[in-house]
Amino acid sequence: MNPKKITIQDIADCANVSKSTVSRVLNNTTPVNDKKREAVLKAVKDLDFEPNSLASGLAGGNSMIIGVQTQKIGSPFYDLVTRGVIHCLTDTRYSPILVDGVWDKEIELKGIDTLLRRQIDGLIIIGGDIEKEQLLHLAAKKPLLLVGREVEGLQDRCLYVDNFDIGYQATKFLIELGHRQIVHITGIKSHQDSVRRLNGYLHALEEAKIPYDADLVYEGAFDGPSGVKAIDTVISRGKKFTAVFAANDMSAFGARLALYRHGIDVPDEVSLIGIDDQTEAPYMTPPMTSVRQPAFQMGVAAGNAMLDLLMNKEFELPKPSVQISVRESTAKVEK
Amino acid sequence: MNPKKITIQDIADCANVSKSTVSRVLNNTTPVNDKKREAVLKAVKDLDFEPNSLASGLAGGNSMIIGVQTQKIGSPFYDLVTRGVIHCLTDTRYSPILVDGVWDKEIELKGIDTLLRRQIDGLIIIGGDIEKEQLLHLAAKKPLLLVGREVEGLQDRCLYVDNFDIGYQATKFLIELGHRQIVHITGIKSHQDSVRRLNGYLHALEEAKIPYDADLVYEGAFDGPSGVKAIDTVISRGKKFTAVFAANDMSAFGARLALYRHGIDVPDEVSLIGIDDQTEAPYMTPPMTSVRQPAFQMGVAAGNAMLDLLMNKEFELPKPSVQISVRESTAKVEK
DNA sequence: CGGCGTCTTGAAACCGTTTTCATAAATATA
DNA sequence: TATATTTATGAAAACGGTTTCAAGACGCCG
Repeated sequence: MNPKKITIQDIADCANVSKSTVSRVLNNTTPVNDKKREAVLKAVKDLDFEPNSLASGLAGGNSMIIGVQTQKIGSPFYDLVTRGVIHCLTDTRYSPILVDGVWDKEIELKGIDTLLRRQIDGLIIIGGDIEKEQLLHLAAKKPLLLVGREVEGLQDRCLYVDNFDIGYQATKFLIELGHRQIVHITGIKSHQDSVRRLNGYLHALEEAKIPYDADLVYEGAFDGPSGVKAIDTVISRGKKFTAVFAANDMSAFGARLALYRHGIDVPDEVSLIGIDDQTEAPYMTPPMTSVRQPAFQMGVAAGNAMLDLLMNKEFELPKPSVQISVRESTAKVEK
Repeated sequence: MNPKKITIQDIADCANVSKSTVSRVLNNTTPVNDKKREAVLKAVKDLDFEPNSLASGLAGGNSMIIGVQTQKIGSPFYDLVTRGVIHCLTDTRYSPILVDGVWDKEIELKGIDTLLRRQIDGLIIIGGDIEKEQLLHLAAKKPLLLVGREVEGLQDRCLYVDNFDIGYQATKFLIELGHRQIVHITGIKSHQDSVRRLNGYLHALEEAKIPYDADLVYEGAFDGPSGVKAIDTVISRGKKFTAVFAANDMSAFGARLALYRHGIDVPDEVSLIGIDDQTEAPYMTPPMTSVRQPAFQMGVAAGNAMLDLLMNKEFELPKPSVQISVRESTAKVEK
């Protein structure tokens, strides 16, 4: 299976120079006589030489690998960020290694360990539950960037959207359309994000002097089935409502289906807004209004920031702004 | 940033044994005196030692990395396969490195090169356009698995669904519901898959003695906008049709939206079937019928097969079966 | 023409492991 | 009890690069 590996030594022999010179030519680290340089280059071509990254990583001290930890592979938002990172790293000399933390502190730490063993040059953690102290400790030994988290003491390393604001804006948007009975389907309550979005919702209600009704809030799980269940439950509670704000698009899709089942028209009877602005949102019937998070761009930004960080360049993480993609699932409330 | 790396030598010193013994303890490769073993283990704990994978990869000859090449990160099917692979590798000693080939022969080869440089122990290529000869050549030097491709000479290394059959089954399903004017929105025509699905469609028509009408076929691009355009186009051609078979769910979603815009009821006036059975399909209104490809499971299967392959165990790739998730976007044709 | 700084180059040390090899100790065999 | 095996262990040689170091070649100046 392995015919025989060509090493830098073979090139050296073939080009009648020393290993050192070959290395120098390959990395452009020191000027080399043109004739020798070309001899080396020719030998590289002729022998079809591929440098061994493990060896150069070991010798040079940098693996050219960036560790990326995501959560529950398959979640629209986190996947999209991850894709952004990977996309950004393509065409650089760095490669990403992915680990999934599945929102479980212990597994996350194990994953980080794996990455550290692999001598990653930098680490991008997307979401997750790892404690502040551990992150600080980690940041002390590896270039670290956090996406979708806000950690005290690491502000300049955090790239996140203001989830409170997302919840607030979405709710306010509905209120301004005249809605006052607004169902909120929350995310998984152990996630910071869910709580912040809920708080944003509460704040918007308060600001509009709309009394809070616990029966209108349902604890979902960021997925379709919980969206369905949410609507079924609220209806079975005998509650009237004219709008639904779901903590992400998947649960909004679930809600959409449940409303359809109950023969409730969207948006004539009930308005519906989600979060994420997934690719599919514009293709719902009617096209669904959603709060857009620039997830992919955030991934790219994190990737670029990491590259800068690794080159000791100044960098600044953008503060992504939240926009509502207004479509046809939301409408003014009928009087 | 790097206080001081603990190496195997430090452990050896601390435990009063040689490096060799430490290595042996760590890898359980040779029996070691219990006392020494424990001394080593204690030292590892005390000093918080993390072995350097680059070094062990170099010395031991296996990097414990599996290269995964996917195409156009963000495509539902390919992403899902990739996720399956990654999921399967979690909790093994292997880590995945991802590269995106973006369906471009040259970029794909460059990506493979990167992976080879990194001394991957195995390679899983999902989709892509790399020529048969190159793949054979590749398979000769690295354990190789192909997902979503069928390559002569590497049959036992290929995991794919029969795309002809998918096209055939989907079309036949519609025909059996009584449809005879069936629009087909194809995928990107340079992809093998698209052509096979189209051929399956043609075959089903032929079998049912339905004359082929080129005006009912629209070349799409596996995405939402092309689905919309397809319907608009066919309608503008003045064509009557009672069913639409889209080459994937995203284009089916586009078609769904276009039908909605044109005030055409699904499924009363037009039936709609897609391929992929994306997470979102059951939440369309009405829930969409789709041909299910077990993409995630295929990824897992590929991962497992790779693990077997690496341990020189026998393995067999499943021949994934195609099922139609029948929902409410398809109905018997009205007489 | 001798001395000095610069530039190019090869030899050798190093990166942190694994693995081979030889040796010393322990056990089994005769 | 002497000899043949087996076992545990350390020293040293890989693995395939990068980087330090010193030396040789070269040009420049006085």
